[in-house]
Amino acid sequence: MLDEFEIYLRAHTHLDSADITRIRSLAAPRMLRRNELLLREGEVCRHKVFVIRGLLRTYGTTADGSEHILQFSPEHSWTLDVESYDKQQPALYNIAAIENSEILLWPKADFESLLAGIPRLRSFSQLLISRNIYTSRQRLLTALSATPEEKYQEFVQSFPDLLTRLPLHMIAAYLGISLKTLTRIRQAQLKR
Amino acid sequence: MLDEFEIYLRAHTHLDSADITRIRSLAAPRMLRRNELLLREGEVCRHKVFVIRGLLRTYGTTADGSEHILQFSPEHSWTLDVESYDKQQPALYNIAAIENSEILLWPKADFESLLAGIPRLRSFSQLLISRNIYTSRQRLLTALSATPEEKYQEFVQSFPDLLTRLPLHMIAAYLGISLKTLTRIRQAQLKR
DNA sequence: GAAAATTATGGTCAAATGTCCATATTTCCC
DNA sequence: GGGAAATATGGACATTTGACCATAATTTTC
Repeated sequence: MLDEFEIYLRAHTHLDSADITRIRSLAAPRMLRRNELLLREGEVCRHKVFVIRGLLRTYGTTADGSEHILQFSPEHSWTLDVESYDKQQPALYNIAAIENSEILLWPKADFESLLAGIPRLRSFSQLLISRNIYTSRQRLLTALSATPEEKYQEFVQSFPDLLTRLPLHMIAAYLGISLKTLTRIRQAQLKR
Repeated sequence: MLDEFEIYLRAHTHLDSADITRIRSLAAPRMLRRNELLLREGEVCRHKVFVIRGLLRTYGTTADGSEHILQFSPEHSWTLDVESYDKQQPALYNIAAIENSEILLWPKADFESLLAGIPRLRSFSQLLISRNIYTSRQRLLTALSATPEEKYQEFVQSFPDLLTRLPLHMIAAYLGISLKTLTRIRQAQLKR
């Protein structure tokens, strides 16, 4: 019987059953409790991570202690600190669970051998990387050019499902605006 | 005799002379005048571009006509609209020369055949992509978290050489702050 | 179920930022 | 070289935004 990850791979790639089984077999499942850290700034990111269920966030902290969210990783998405993972050096960012989550972990060496041995996994991987680059560009442009209200609108459009799962202060931390500004926007929109 | 591009490849890769010559031979040189557009929003990005001399910028325009700069590309850097290039679809961004510039252009098909035939070019290419991802992340975090003054400081640190080559309004458009705010910051720093 | 923690919202005020305008200076280009 | 364009700066003002505080409502946790 196929587990949820295997169904995901089937739906999004052209990998055959043998490869899917092989990929799955090298992953270690793990549960994360709400607020539990998966990766702490300064640690080395040693695994590739797939989120089966739940919701994670990747965030950086600034000198004054405030947190800024680079990415949300809901079920059926991948996450890691790329730079730390690639170079096996201390991470600049934290990854933590927002909800109780269920994840799969591949040690870097194992995942690399999978990539080396399975061309279709390699191209799928590159597809994900490309998408990431495109959306990052778009997000940067938004961060540079949009008003807080426009940023919020774009977020609502892009992630309608996350709206109800996230506390507002995290949305604010993702958009780069203050919680106050965000509640003001929402209030103003209610009155229309 | 080696031209400037060949010297660059020699210095930054382990490619041998034959490969370097082959890569170079497929590129078309082109001059760009100050303010000339290399790629206009809506066009398809058909080439990979290396900047031999001069300075380009990649920017997006918003509904109100304002410009926001995603990237500066000085001599010895590469540029293109990734998404448009990859998928051969209309570009979301513009690329234009800030200074009179000298560039090399590879048609996409040619560059792909080079990548397919030269493993070391492939890994060099991936190295550049990785770096791009790392700096983009960092830039996003800065855009989300830093004050205008901190953004400016970071820019000065990162690109001291560009400071004197760019008009202030472009630095402002890169940092996502108004020209007014930027001049204020500079005045405040002069008085210290 | 109850205490504790988290979350959403609001008020007040000060500071930061942007827009619009004018002007002096510098640079560009024919 | 000279006219035109681009650039840097400043003033005035309105608006936005954030910081700090309090409070009510909701959710979590044991």
